Amino acid sequence: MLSSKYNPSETETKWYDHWMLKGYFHSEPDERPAYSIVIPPPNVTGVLHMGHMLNNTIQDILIRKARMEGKNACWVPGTDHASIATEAKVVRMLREQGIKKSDISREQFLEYAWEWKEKYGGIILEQLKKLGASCDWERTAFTMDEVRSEGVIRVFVDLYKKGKLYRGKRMVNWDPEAKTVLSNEEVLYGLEQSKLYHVRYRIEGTTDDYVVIATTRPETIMGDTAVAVHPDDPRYKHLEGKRAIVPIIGRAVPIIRDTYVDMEFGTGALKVTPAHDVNDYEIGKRHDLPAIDVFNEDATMSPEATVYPGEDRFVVRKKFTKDLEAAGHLVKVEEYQSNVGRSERTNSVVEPRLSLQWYVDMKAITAPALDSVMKDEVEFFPKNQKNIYRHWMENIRDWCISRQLWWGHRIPAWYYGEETFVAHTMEEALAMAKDKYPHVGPDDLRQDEDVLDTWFSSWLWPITVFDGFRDKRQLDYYYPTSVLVTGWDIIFLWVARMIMAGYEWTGKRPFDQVYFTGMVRDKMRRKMSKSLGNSPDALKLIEDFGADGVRFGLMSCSPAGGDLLFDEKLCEQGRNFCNKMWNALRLVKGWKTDNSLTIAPDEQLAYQWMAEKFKALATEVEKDFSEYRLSEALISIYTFVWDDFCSWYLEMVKPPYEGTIPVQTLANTVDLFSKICSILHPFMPFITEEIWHELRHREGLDCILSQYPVASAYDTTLVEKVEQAKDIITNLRDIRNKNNVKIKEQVSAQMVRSPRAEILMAHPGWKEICLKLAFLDRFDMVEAEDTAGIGFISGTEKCTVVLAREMDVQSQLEEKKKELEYQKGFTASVNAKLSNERFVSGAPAAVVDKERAKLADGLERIRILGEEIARLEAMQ
RNA sequence: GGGAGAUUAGCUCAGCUGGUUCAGAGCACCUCGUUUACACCGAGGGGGUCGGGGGUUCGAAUCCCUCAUCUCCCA
Repeated sequence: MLSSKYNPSETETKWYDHWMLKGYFHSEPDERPAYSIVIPPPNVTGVLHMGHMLNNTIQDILIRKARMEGKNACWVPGTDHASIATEAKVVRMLREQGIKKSDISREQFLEYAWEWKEKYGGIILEQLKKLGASCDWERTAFTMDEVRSEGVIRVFVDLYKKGKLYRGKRMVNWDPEAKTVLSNEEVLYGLEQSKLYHVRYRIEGTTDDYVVIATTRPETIMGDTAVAVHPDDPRYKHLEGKRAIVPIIGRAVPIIRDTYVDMEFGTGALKVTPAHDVNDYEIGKRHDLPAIDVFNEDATMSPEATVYPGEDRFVVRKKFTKDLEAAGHLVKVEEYQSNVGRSERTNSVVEPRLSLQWYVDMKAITAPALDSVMKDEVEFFPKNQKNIYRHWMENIRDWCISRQLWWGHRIPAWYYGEETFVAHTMEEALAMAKDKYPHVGPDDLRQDEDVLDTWFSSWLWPITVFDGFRDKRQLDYYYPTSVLVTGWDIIFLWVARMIMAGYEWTGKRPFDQVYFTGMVRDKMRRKMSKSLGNSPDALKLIEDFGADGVRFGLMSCSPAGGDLLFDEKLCEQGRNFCNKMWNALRLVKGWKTDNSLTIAPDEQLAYQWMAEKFKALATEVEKDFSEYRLSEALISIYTFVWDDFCSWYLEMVKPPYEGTIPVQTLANTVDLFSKICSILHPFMPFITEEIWHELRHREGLDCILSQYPVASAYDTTLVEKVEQAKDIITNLRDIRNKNNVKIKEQVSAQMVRSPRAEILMAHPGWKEICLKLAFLDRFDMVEAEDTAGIGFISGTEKCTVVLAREMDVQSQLEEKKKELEYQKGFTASVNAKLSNERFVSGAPAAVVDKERAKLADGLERIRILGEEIARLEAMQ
């Protein structure tokens, strides 16, 4: 005996284990067409959050559907090594053990890091299993494992040899706490309260002429190498060619003119510090100014600053301001809101810094990647991401790929004096060096201390997960992958770069299509984040609502690219849906068959109707899938199951209490229910597998491998007949409701003869369906309406219900008059169209015909209503 | 400052190439209901001049212009 509530937890483990045991998720190349997806590798430090759940549910849906369609489905899982995040975690862990990073060697540190990775790195993948993810776990990859690392090194060397990689001194985002460069994406900007200091610089050769500049960063004054004004600014015309004295420091710097200066801002005069501001750096280049770096790598003052060496920048800001004030240089201090960039990882204020880093020359590799997306060779869903992509690609800047960290792929560059040797191995580098300098030995070469940006390994992911650089066999079969599913927030960071890498090293796109998911936000539209604490515990959700329930919740409202406002209510709906199907199963399983019974006409009609409607459903679902409208597909299935199958079909064929059912009817029902399991399986894999097996013994055939229902033509005429029966039944139920007629109290109804009425009544089983679901004792075709009944119109058919009681003639009359008004208005508007010569001649024939039919129906309804009103008025 | 998108029922959103399957779905709401699968339920119902204004058209939620408000991306 099944419990009246569906219990997901047992079912989920049972079937996941079963699927694993059967090896359904594993794929090897064969003669079938491949359908492959590579997972966007989550950080090894990651734990499952809502974004992962959404993203991976979508991938699982696509891969399961492909598997059911007979394709060789391969979903490759894995993680990336998350350089900064992991290093930060390990450093913190060591600190808690009383170990300082600076006290141990690189090798020792890496040992700790690997240990940490082995221990915690797999957590997120285990969590994905709970969600039902059908990844090929035998292929689990890691960006720092042997195969992936080799690819990274190979690519670095290759790019260097092609001249698409260089080392240069540039302005970068520097995290002084992590002491590493950050990518633009790792810097989070926000408005912060700060101060604008007005400082006066004396003009050289005068004693009392000053120029006043405004700055938010007085601690960089020591690095000033110019003062800039706008060339058109009349206030500063007299300063042309003069020099200003940097206060306290005493250095004389030129007063230059540059259109970058905003005359409206501050005093219209700008101090220029080329070493510590991106814009100043550009100005410096234009005017050939020296750059004086006044900070150390931890943002304490450097010896070049000449004052406060070794003291922190923010401490110095205060101290130096006091000094300026004491020396009479501080004119005033204003409150000011400025846009401050902070490190995503350490939250420390990012310091623009001149530093020597490795860069990829992006312009050298973007062309095919841009082109392919514009031509839909790589197709984006939703389409509007194309514009964003193009804009970025056309304004691309070189990619800084070095990071001052230990955890990651160490840059394969060896230095000997001023010479650089880039090679796959130390030995190779040494050989290259010896070619030039025969006396060079292994100890003379110094390998670059830095590692590569994590994205420099993940941009190769679609190639390296198939070991594509060493062995083409897997690659040839699975690559290009079918689709990439990811959030739009990493379109530049990852998607664009993968496309570039794809063309650069395979000459092909890495994937046919990209499906961009939205961001999961909370009810208040805030992005879910750890710091806000607004992200629900993913595993707790699965515990509470079941994996299927959560998957339903996430999918039921996530249009492609649109943000998803998450609410637990959605998961609740998913759980309720599971329960609904579970109880439908209980009903069907409780039916006793009787071999002596043959299927009744109404049961036969009900089945045909469902079977036809299912074809319509499959057609719609297929269309939705082709446009990645997964949410729409799921809702269509949901409506079909709940409304059509449970509320109508099962009620149509359900035997009376203690009654029996023909074998064929049960078989038909099991057949429909099985098809439902198949079509729903990709979305809700666990419960469908469970019901699939509860319905009938399967001889080892599992739902996960059942054939996915395909689109086909369906009989609309038959469907419409039953839909009209439903309409009549609904009308009858409404009349019962309004007149307080108990469900058990049987009533009789009539339908006035018409060609359509004859067709309906003549269809075997049609009338019986009405009788059964509307609790009628009679439903006859009559020549004229019954004068004592309550009338209603279904389509153009006129029906009456005969009630053995008083009825409210007045309200009936009002209702009909209202309806008549509506119909008159309706026909009038249709008439207006049809009598318009330009419409009749201009609009397509099909549209005109449709209007004519609408008019005929409307007029028929008006005629019936007129009769009805006359009848009711006579009764008053 | 440059670009992209949005504004439809109380809430979250569908509505593809203009024409009653165009005003829809799910939650929420109201009424009724112990009809033995399910109250994580059943039956029925109310609710929007599709942000404002203008235009194109025989016809606009749908196309164009404009204004307002909001969001995001890039600087």
